[in-house]
Amino acid sequence: MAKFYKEYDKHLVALDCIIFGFDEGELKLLLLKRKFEPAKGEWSLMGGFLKSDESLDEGARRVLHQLTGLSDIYMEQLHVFGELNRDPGERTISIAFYALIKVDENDRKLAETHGAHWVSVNQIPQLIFDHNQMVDKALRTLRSRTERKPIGFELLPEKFTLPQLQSLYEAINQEQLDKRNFRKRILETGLLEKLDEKEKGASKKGAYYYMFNKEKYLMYAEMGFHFQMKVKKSPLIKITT
Amino acid sequence: MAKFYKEYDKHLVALDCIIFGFDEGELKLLLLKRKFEPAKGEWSLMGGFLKSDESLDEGARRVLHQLTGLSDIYMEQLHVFGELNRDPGERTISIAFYALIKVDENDRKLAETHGAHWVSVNQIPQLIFDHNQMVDKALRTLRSRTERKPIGFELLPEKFTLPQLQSLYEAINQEQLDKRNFRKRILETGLLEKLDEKEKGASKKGAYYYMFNKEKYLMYAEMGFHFQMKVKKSPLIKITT
DNA sequence: TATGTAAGTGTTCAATATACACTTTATAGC
DNA sequence: GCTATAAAGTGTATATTGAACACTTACATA
Repeated sequence: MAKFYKEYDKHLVALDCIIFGFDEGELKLLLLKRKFEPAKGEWSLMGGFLKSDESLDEGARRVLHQLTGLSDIYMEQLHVFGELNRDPGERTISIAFYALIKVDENDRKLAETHGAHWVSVNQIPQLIFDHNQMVDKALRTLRSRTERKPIGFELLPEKFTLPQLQSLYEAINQEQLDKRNFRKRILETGLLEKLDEKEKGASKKGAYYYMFNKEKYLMYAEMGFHFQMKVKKSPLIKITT
Repeated sequence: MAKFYKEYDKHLVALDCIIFGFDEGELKLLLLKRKFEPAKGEWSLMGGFLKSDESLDEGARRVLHQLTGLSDIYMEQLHVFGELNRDPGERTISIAFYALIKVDENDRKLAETHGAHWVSVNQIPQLIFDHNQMVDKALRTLRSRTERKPIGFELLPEKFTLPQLQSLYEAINQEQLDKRNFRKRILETGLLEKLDEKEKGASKKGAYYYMFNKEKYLMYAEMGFHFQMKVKKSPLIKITT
């Protein structure tokens, strides 16, 4: 291939992956301790450098796989971070990707053997470079996404209960929702199909399992929809002086 | 500065600018004929290469200024395009930015002397590489943006009339809105301040000028809001066979 | 001064969102 | 096996918001 652009600067391009999972009623983030200098040993997102023979998506998937063993994760672009001194090692621009995944036992082990850890988004430690800023942006994007697209398919197991789904929404948006209104709204979208089976163990009564209707889910994910509810009024707390 | 990342590939990073303006009741896009190989002479977005000593935003502004003379334009990141063969010249990843601007006489001349042209978004020619795809994405982003953020500040002159504002919304979303409902909704946001002055010339009666309340505008731009209206029912068209 | 053209204005009805509390179910402990 | 407990499940009345719809006003120009 002829080279037309000889005279222009070339740049290191990093790919950083922000992976959210939902576990134990909490929204979690996958982090690891950086294995090379600079900032070796500090908490970091999964990151690596783009190669010349791979597209951005391929690169991001490769980086994630190398660092955690996770494969077949669909990630979306979040933002490009390109301040001059964001990486003290060398001028690097970083393309941040994010994904939502359901964490199964297998993934959990894979991640662990690679030294990755799931951390609650409420307890994110200090990360290297501008990675905290990236996580911030990803969280804000994720929150606004819940209002415009269905969510859950990527974060919950195939069968899940309505209380689980509600607690997912509550964990992402950090707010309490009214049970009746939540059910009514989510059911009337037609996204969910009720199964004839109950979850046992989590409660005495047991909650019915549901599944997503895949076609409807994809349709809404494509076209967008609207899902916003007022936060449940918290019971008044009397402040005594 | 110590170099830690010697062994990694480096890449050409392009910055492409998608500039929307509103003029004569139409949403327009700024294009120019590419001045260098490959694809010299074909229609293109304003693009150039990132330099090592500038941030992404700085680079995008520089490119836009060099190619059109426009300055002080605030652009937002749209997306990164990084398919392997998107640029036949050489492997290049491109960060696309977009902006909305109000086109004044001065800008118009500046752009013209630089060989740039304002083209209606309804008549976009074939562009080089993946630039049509970039414009597509920018348009979709712009449309969804009208539902979540106030718009107009960047596209209209300081003083504008309600019919102008409505026609901006209609041009962006390519739909007709009901005059009374539009006015009611936009006025009750508190975003607008009515002036004691009428626009003359555009109509016999003349429409009152309004300005944006800058604080409210910034507040809503930051927090987001909701502005969505059903499209006006088009009068029935009888199809005779 | 008559005519034409776009600006401006309110109300009714329908749909949707919110607030709110008791009943049901099954387990586990006695 | 009876009882206590803890979470799941369910419906309605009211308030709010959104949509549909047509005539009057102001001014310029002929």
